[in-house]
Amino acid sequence: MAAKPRPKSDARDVHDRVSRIRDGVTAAILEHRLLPGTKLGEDELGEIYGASRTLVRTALQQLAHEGIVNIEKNRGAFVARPTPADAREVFEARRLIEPTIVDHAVDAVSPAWINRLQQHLAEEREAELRGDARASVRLSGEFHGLLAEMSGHSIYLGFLKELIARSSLIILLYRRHDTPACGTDHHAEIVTAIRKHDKQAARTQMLSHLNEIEAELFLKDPAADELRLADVLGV
Amino acid sequence: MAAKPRPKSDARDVHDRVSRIRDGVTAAILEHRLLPGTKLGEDELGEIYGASRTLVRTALQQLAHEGIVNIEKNRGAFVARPTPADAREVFEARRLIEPTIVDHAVDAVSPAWINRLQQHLAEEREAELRGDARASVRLSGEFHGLLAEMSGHSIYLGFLKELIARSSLIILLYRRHDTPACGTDHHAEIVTAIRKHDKQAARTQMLSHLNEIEAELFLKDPAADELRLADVLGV
DNA sequence: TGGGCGAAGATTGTATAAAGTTTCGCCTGT
DNA sequence: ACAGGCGAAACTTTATACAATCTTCGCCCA
Repeated sequence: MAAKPRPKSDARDVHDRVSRIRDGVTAAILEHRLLPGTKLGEDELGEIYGASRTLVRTALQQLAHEGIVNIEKNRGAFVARPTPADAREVFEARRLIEPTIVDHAVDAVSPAWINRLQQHLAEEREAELRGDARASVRLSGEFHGLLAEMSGHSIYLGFLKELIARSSLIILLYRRHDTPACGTDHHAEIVTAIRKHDKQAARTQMLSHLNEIEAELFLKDPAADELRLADVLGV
Repeated sequence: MAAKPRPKSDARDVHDRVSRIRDGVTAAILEHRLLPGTKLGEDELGEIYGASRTLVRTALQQLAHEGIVNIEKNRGAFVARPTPADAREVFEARRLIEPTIVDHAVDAVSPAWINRLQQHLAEEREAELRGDARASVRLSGEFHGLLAEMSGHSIYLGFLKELIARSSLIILLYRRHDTPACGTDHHAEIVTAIRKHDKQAARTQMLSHLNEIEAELFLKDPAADELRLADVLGV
């Protein structure tokens, strides 16, 4: 069968050029480099990634389905701007799903996984130590994704990937800047609980971690009349 | 602004022809008219819905993202064939999400909603009474979607739509035919609990309903050695 | 001077055509 | 008679061209 010995000359597109576009945009959003409302022009992205508009379009459609890109008819694609209501839904969903995920993670614990988790924690600490905010926020999200992978539950993994990407936008939009940083501690405590096979503690730690993240947010209610103006100007 | 007074001649597809294709295929799957493994050719669908392959392709990509269609490279799109492992994941996710949804449904209860639920129950009963299996299975799925709409939680609604469509395929593949039918009773009991604002009862009823559906399934374990052959032949 | 109308430019939506891959049938050789 | 390989047809994938739509800028009029 020969297993296709390099059928094309420049076929280094490991398994899809559209994946490269999608993952590239997702990473940029996770690192807070792409701001909500940013226009994602098809020609623009096509030139960046060396792809035709057809491929860019499919990538944008996938991102739209994940809720991190809005496609407006005859206007184009824009990085999503979650509303406070969206934010509350996202975090409620995370509070529901993630405790279950850590349950499964405890069941799947193994030396290899413990090792990978510890390594991730080290990366997080290092990024925060050198004040690399972009790497820090990306790694923080990836930690939750790692637990979802560890759970071995592909549906939860897909759901959570979506929720994490949205959370990144939400944190960027609504985080208050007067709060102390203590996220890494929580992650370490979760890993400790997992290592000790203590499901109850792991669930509790995860829940309080999520509650703390949400507590750091300032989700302005639609009751405030200044919101009217802010919404219009925010475009 | 004139609100576009019919700009095109055949533009009766108010906001998307791709939605028609997507919803059409989804409905066919929900009604067990499309069987797992069925090939969904682009030309074929394009002719059926009077659309070009470009639009068919976007619809198929959306369905693939929802997990009810598999797109194989250079082969085409096929109706998904969930594995027993997939089935267990789907129902675990439903057992997690749906009790929470009915919680929200109780909070959102109103005469209009009660009316709509009762009307739906009547439709279900009528379909089952006249032995219309297709309508019956479709309405049974739509009931759960209705509760998700009622919860007002758009994320849960999106997740559940996905899970319901997959469940339809799973039930088609793995349901044992030697079980009595009693699904409608459960639905009615759930509505009753919602109407009485009894969250605990509603959650319990929903959970036992889901457990019963899953109990009617025969999910052959990978332990059986005949599976090896069946997997290969099953393609 | 402010607002509204209109044309030019830019961008997206759709369709069609070219390119590459798989599959199936047929033929040849043993 | 059967296995293996060549070749054509069908399909998907990708790219490009055209059409429709929206935005923007300039001009005119009140």
